[in-house]
Amino acid sequence: MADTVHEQMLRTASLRVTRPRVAVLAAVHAHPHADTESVIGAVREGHPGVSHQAVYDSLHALTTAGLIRRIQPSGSVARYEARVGDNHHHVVCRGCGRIADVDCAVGEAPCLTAHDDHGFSIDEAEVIYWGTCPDCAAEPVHELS
Amino acid sequence: MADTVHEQMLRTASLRVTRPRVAVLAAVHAHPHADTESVIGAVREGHPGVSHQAVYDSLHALTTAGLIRRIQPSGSVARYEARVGDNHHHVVCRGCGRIADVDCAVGEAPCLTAHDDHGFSIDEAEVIYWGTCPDCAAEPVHELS
DNA sequence: GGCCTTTCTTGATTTATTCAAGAAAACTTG
DNA sequence: CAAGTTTTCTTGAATAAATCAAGAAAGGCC
Repeated sequence: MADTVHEQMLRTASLRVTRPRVAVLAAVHAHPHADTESVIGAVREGHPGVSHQAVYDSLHALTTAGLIRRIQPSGSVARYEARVGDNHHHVVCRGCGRIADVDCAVGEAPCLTAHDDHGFSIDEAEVIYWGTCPDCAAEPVHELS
Repeated sequence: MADTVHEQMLRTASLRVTRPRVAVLAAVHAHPHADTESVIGAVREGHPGVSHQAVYDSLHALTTAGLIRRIQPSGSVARYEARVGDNHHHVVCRGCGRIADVDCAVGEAPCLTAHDDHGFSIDEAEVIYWGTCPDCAAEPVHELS
């Protein structure tokens, strides 16, 4: 089984290896930036009986363990990706909501130094670039004439 | 009335001046980073009969007009602030959700240049710093013993 | 292999937000 | 300043994502 890789990741993170978790981890790897509903769909292709709650629980456990990352641009539902620990960011299309990965702008965690941190101890700088994707830029918006 | 300022802002933005809108605009000015429910509460202190839908509509109209800004950190409901057009960012406490303003890190829109923009035309870079606020850092988390 | 803990299933619930229809109010024009 | 047109507000229902809860099932350890 190709799943052995994912099982291994779970064990390494001291998480119990269960069918739903392996499937969720595989689904997030296969579909970057997928929302919960998509993950549920992908999981059920291989394992029809898995409950949505199991997926929610798995996503939460995997996120807490750092195996996946949760992102949630304004106005969107929660989405997940398997690319973690490399300080990359995201571009989000205002038109269609499409998300693409963007490597950190100036190299090594450039934004992590806030000018005045108000006494907060900061551990992460999350950057979301907002704009328009090529497709949405190409097609003129369908206005009611 | 001190509301004249806000009425003026609405007119300048070509928005109709209505009681709910003036009250919402004032509420967002008075309570930065307030969520919708708080805004509804603040509005109703002066105008008890205003419906929640009117507040939702007003917030949307004001946001579209650029008079207020909507922010929504992961896991939070929508929040609004009246400080617009100055490219400032936010620190969010992982413990209590508290939000504070942060001026742009390196000066003039430093993060606006993505390394590889995937063909997107980017118009805004939103930065959210995640960390722990002084209060939450001070009190050791209440664990179940 | 048995036991204890964690996780999954089932099903209901909450909460933020949106949708819809008619009434009311705001700007415009004569 | 009064009538008309359009927008916005009120009322009330609906939707969608996520969470809560109780018992059943499965995982890992001895």
